[in-house]
Amino acid sequence: MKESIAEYGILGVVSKEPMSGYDINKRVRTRMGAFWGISYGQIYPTLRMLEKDGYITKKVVINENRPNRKVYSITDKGIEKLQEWLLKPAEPESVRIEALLKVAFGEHVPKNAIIKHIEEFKIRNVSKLEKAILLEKELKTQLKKNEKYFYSLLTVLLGKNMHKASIEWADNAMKLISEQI
Amino acid sequence: MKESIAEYGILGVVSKEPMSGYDINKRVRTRMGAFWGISYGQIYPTLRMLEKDGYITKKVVINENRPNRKVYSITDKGIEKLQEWLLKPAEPESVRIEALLKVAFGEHVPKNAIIKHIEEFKIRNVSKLEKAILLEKELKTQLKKNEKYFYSLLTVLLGKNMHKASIEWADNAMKLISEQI
DNA sequence: AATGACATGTAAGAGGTTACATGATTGT
DNA sequence: ACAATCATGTAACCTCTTACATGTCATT
Repeated sequence: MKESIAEYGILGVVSKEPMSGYDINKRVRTRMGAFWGISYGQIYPTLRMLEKDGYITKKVVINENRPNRKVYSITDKGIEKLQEWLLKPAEPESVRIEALLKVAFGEHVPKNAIIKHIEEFKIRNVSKLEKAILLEKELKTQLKKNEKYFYSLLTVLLGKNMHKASIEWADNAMKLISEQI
Repeated sequence: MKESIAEYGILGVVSKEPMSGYDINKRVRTRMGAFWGISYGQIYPTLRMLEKDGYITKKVVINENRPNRKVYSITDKGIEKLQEWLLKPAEPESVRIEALLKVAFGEHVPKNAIIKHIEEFKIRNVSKLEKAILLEKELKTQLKKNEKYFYSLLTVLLGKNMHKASIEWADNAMKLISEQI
């Protein structure tokens, strides 16, 4: 592990508020799922490494009957590292939509099989859109007290746009397939 | 290598028309870039394996002064394998947009640094949208002769929707940032 | 003179996920 | 009774990318 996106993603999340590995996982899933993902298999080793290198510090919060929480906070050195990365150009985006790959080869199976993939794709996007709308409200409330979530709000807006675009496409695509003779 | 998406993606592409590894790379890049990607490091070994297992067959086309083209065609067994996969539910989509991760942590750097990321994100999407529109026309022309590209056309329409949504978001986001005090 | 298209291929490694281990507490 | 939440962590594995090797021909 040297320069993975995971490192900076974790650093950025911790820069907003001190958090445990468990919290980071949840935060990424609920707030950043539209453009990034991560798993425990990366979180815990990366936190250890970031701490070892002085980018974050650990504070143990004692828990009874369950593992102690290890709450990490970003250091000045960590902020600097994050800033350096933030100023570099971003890598190109990478998208993988298996459902679309199946649609692309749809001529080999009955129409209804492809419609089902599209319907399921739509359902996933409807659910993500609903979550994004709730999150938008939540962040707008938080924004009144603290400006720090302004940029998080912006990213939620992209999620909303993308999910809406996907849903509209799905409706249109299903219509086109059923009209096809 | 056992059940990777690459295997089925390659099988599907070859099912449309016989192709070489070089062609597959090009075809995926130009027609499927909005939802899937692949590299030579996967294409050539996967083709060899698919041939060994009888899902595709090879025909060598002699070339002078450059490596011979190895053109692969799908077999009946390959079609069956592809159909089986097409009938299974699709894996959830995975998206990685590094630019958005940088936007999310924008409070640590000057506004203009974030605007630059958004501008570049927009430029990439404008370029992809232009290509998608050209491709749409091309496929519509092909469709008149052969229905086989109907489903390819559908996937291009999703690309268009997504790129448009991204561009609209980018314009709005830049406006919101510059309005912010 | 340089770049990009044509055309194949491999080795090494980065980056990531999954499944497992452990176990109490809280909600349905 | 069952699932979800809380909370840490690791080992094995898999997938995929990158960089390299090799060389011609056509275009700018």
